[in-house]
Amino acid sequence: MRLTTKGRYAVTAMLDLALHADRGPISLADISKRQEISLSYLEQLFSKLRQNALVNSVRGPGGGYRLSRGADQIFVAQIIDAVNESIDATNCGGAGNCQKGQVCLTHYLWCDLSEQIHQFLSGISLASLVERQEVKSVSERQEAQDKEQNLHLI
Amino acid sequence: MRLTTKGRYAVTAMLDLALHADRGPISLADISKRQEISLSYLEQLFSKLRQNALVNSVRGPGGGYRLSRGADQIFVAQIIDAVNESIDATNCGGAGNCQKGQVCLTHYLWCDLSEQIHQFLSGISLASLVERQEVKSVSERQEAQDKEQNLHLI
DNA sequence: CTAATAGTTGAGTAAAATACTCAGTTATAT
DNA sequence: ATATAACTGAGTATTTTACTCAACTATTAG
Repeated sequence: MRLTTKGRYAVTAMLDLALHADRGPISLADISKRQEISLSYLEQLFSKLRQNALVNSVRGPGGGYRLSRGADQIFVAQIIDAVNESIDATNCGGAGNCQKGQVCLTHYLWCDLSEQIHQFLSGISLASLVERQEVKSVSERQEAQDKEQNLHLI
Repeated sequence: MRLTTKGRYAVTAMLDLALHADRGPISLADISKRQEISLSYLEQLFSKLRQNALVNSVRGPGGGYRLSRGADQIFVAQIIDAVNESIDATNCGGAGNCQKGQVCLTHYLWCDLSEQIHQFLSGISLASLVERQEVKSVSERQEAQDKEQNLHLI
């Protein structure tokens, strides 16, 4: 099953973008600090997110990334599909050649499951996550920690 | 996400048991041949399946494994839970200490997803899989191949 | 009784996937 | 000019997974 830290990081980073959409382009360095994801790793992920037209980039000082469209038009499934190959619970990658070129005993079960997961995550937009109370409070906590760190630097 | 070949093999092997329940105890060697799963690996898996009271074992010649109860009383989720630690889409394993001891931004999303998957697989019994036409036809194909191989041995 | 069968256990290993780093390049604002 | 920050590709360390091996125990058939 293709749902790993990579996909989770990507969704987290995209949600961070959605939460700070009003601040103009957000740099990966900022996301890296807030979400504790390695900058280099984020660069890799955003390369794919950009290829899949989920974000736009702005280069140079003050630059960063923006969502390519409204947070209500971006869905979790799209993000995971962008960084992983796909959400797929089968062993054969959906090809159906699991046993000597033919389908194995449980092939259709895993197909059904993949479909189920995909539908679930296709129904969840970034906007709907932003609205959630738990997300709001975690985000506020992160903002507070962010300011605190900045004070120490002065 | 904890859904790998291990869990898939376990479900496949259990389904094999369910399909051949009328033949008395089924040896791992038989399952190994039919489902093309390494015997040593099956031994590992069945150790856990036995610990979780999903199968009973019969030692000695003519021995093997049997489902511990009716195929309508064993569900896919139970099998996967038995061999993997659990079906869990979070990074923290559900602990909620994903970011500096507190929950990360997307923690609840992954919790919801885990719940979703678990419910789906909890609703699918081995009996319901046995009834499926696709499973029947794959099983018949396997039986045919089995007989063919035995002929060659004589 | 003894030989063969088949489950039981634990330790160990090879391969693959994952997560992550590094070193550079390019574009742009100030 | 210079600093910033996106972009790219190659490379590596770690972890997980899948699998093997070797020994042991219980049971049954002959």
